[in-house]
Amino acid sequence: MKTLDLSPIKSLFESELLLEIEKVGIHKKIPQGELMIDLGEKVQFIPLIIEGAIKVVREDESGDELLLYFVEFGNTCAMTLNCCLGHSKSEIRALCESDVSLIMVPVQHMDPWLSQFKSWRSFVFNSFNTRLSEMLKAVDALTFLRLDERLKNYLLEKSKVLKNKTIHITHFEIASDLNSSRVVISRLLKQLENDRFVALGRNTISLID
Amino acid sequence: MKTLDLSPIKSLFESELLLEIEKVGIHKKIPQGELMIDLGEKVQFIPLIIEGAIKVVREDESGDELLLYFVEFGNTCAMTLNCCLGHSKSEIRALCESDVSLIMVPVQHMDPWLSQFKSWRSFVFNSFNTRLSEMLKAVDALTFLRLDERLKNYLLEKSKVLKNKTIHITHFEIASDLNSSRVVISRLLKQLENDRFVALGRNTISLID
DNA sequence: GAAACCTTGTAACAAATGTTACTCCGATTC
DNA sequence: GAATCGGAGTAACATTTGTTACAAGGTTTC
Repeated sequence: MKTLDLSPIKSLFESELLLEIEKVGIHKKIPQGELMIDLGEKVQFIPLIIEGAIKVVREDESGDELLLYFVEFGNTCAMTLNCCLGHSKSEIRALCESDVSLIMVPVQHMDPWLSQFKSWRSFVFNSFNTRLSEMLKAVDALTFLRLDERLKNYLLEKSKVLKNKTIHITHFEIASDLNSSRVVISRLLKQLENDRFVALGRNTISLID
Repeated sequence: MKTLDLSPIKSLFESELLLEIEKVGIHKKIPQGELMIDLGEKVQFIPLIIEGAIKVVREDESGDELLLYFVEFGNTCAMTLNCCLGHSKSEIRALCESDVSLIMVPVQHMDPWLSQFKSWRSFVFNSFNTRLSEMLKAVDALTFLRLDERLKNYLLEKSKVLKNKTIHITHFEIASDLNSSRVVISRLLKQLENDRFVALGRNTISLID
């Protein structure tokens, strides 16, 4: 049996719960770019994120995509909880935005822990809260912002999550995440370059300031 | 002390919990059109909806609005739970779409009930699930649908919630809910009339079939 | 019943975004 | 090093949505 390094999440949970997590949790590392959960998959584990960021994406029937939000340390994917509890299939796709380190807890512990551990309740509800807030943010952006503002936000968020002012990405990928088209994104990026918001290079975008 | 009629929610909760609800819950009737919770308000009660529908709306700084979803029987507003648990202020506005009958439970019972009653946990999580799904639906509509499709969905939803094929509403109100403008909605409604999807009258729209 | 107001219809125009097509350039492959 | 390919720049045009302006009927108010 592998021993888990629980130190990063020590402060989130009470000690008895940490013992439980140590007993049943499986530590996993997933490299950047890898698919974590796909649309329609059944979810058997609750992922507790230790390090890295996960990108959550929605897709419609015709294959068009939209980036919903990122999930980072100290949270779990509420859409996943959603699935665990409802025993339903995933409505989203989750990809590793960076190298991710996480602990996977089998779903059957979900409910017993909820009644036993206050810190687990807090954690779960905090995740739901964060997720609903992120969804609100997504709705706000789609409703009230024009594409250039959404693009700015996207670049800032991306830079924050990757902890780097320079982003390695193609215009096409951005277009996918924002459900737009490459030409439009190129056009807007050019504007942002003129406005001294970014510097453009091949496969790279650097935020200025 | 008023005795509550708990029969409508009997099937949702275990009997001990029903007793608790009877003890601490306050029955309330709110007429159509009334404001339930406004942006920035603190939430002191968890509303359990017995009858009627609540309309949940998002607003940005400049006063533009967007209808997020409706909440009906057997659910509670997860955004409210959100507030209860996070002790934060409401990020949304809730209005009574029809006459609403509900039971209000003071927030301090939230956490104890979660550890004691499995049916309460189910109820709360079910609400979160439903809410996240509704938010996903909202995002989907904003991202992947054009305004005419969104308008169709809006009319169908509205008709369903009000249990009536004929809707009493002005084009201006629709425009507010969809964050569009009156002229655009009139234009699209005219199209829908030509397509025999609706019949238009002053202050009324009737769905055909 | 006149005035004011609200609701709707419509046209002309403007802005935001999407699409198609073509080019150039650097990287990779053979 | 020639051929191929992927990424990006750009122009012309189409579509969707928003804006402004005005007219025509109902409704309400006085």
